[in-house]
Amino acid sequence: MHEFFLPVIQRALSLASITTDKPIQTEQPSDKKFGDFSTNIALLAAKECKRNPRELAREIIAHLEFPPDTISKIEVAGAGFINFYLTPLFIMRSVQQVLQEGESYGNGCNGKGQKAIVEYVSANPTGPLTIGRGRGGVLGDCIANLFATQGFEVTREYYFNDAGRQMQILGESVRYRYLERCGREIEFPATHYQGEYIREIAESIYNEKGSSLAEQSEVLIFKKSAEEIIFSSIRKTLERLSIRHDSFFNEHKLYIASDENPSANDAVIEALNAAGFIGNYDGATWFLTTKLGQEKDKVLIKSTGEPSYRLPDIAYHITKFERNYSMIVNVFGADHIDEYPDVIEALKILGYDTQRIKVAINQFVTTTVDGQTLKMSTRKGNADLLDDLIDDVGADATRLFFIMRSKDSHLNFDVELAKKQSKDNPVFYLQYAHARICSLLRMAIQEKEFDPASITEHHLLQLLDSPTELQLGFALLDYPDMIKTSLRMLEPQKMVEYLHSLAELFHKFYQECPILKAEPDISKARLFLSLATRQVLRNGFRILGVSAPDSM
RNA sequence: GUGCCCGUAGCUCAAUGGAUAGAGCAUCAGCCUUCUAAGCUGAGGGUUACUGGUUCGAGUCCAGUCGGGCGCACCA
Repeated sequence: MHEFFLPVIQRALSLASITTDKPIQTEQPSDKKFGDFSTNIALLAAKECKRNPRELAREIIAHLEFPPDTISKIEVAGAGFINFYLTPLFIMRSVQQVLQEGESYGNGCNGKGQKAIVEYVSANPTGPLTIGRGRGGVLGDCIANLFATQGFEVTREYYFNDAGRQMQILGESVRYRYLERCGREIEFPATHYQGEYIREIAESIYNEKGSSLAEQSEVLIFKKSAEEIIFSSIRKTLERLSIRHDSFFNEHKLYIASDENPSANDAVIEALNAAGFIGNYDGATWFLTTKLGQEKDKVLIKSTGEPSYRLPDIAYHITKFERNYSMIVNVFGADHIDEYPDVIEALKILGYDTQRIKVAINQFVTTTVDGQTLKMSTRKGNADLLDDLIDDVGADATRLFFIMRSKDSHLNFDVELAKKQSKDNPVFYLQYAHARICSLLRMAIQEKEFDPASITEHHLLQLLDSPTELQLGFALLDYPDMIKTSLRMLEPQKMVEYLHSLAELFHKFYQECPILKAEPDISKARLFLSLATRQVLRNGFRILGVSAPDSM
């Protein structure tokens, strides 16, 4: 709808010779008595023009030219707001539009011809996925879906490292448990992975090889099988939540040099050195971030000769630029908050357009059962597994709960609520609206010979004019703006909230307006309105990755 | 100590710098001989942690104070 008003207001401003560098904003007033849409442009422009805002607003109104039958009233209100009221005809014509566009309703073309990369999950294969990772995974998946609706060619990437020290410790952990399984006396180090899954991996190796590896002091074989087993378990968990990736980027690539070219890591060092940001002291190679006003320099190459995680991270991001992505989105948890500023700084120094990079950081998750907060303990590997949560509440609830709060807020995952089958549980509330419409349509098709595909009858929608019907119709035409807002803010939570209010409006409509029992033309019109509502619910569910059940 | 996030109804959370701060749960009062009551309608409930500032206008922006979370490795 914003696109509907924008050009008209722009034209009016220029006709009235009003110049302002403020962007034209439209919004939906909180109260319907202020219209369906309003703009504050007169308030914003008044200062620059040194004019009275209300007077300015009247002048703008005089130059507004809308297509016929779209706007029923325009008024100046308050300090200088311009409020617009849509005609019922306009609203219901837009509902016809929903039916015509179907699955593609809400899609845009701002991203056409552009590539976007969204990186999420990116857990190293050191253990099963935790609940915290799940939140980021679902967030990333939804953001990727949002980009796709705007025509971006989206790559969903998983970045991992199977070579570092943590993996070494993983291999050793498995070896210890294996030796234990073989009956050897061992002392399991406190620094190593305590999780039960380590025993399971050791067990499966033992089952396959017996004690033949007991004299093997090389951990490689233990590491390899651990990685394999863990990675497949991670992928299985992600699959349960319909979280997909189409690219797995192994950090190892960044270490490989060819005859002609240095490794990506070395290339970064060279380039930063040429820019004067590399220093060598204490036996290590440093990124001189103190030159940028930071308190400490950051190690890029440790005194052992191995790169620290920062170096490959920079090199990795360069590949994203080299792969020509115009939008680069990284999703990660609050514990990595300090990670990206250095990467951004380095990229800036190397001349990359860091404006293309967006970082979505999600805060932590705590789970509560019966009002009791469960303490998470990753080290012990208990009570924090994503798989257990999915077992408990199901995939739909898991996904929706992860994104129904703003990513900046700590998430309180109420396990009892997620299992409840009533309106308290937002998952059921949303899905119930969809199922209700399906049931209605089934009945209409069977008993009233209603034809959902009868496009020639869509104009019947224009018969509807009650406040409830118009409100529902109005909510439907708001959907495309909702997608854009969610995307701009990298915040699927907006979409959840919108769908919740849409479901609410539908339930109200269902309650107030007889559908099958109304006289034939009205009945059809209401069925079309229901059909359009179902379409928007479905489209929204698809972005959120929540299923749309036909019956419940 | 320091960087980031948060502090809004009893609870869980909303509110692109806009108009009288909104939902849900919980509490109370209503609505099923009628298309799914897994639903709907209504009521009560607030010094937006605190103090200043910027602005025509601040829950939102800035400074400070107090509380909570997460980081602050030659781990990733």
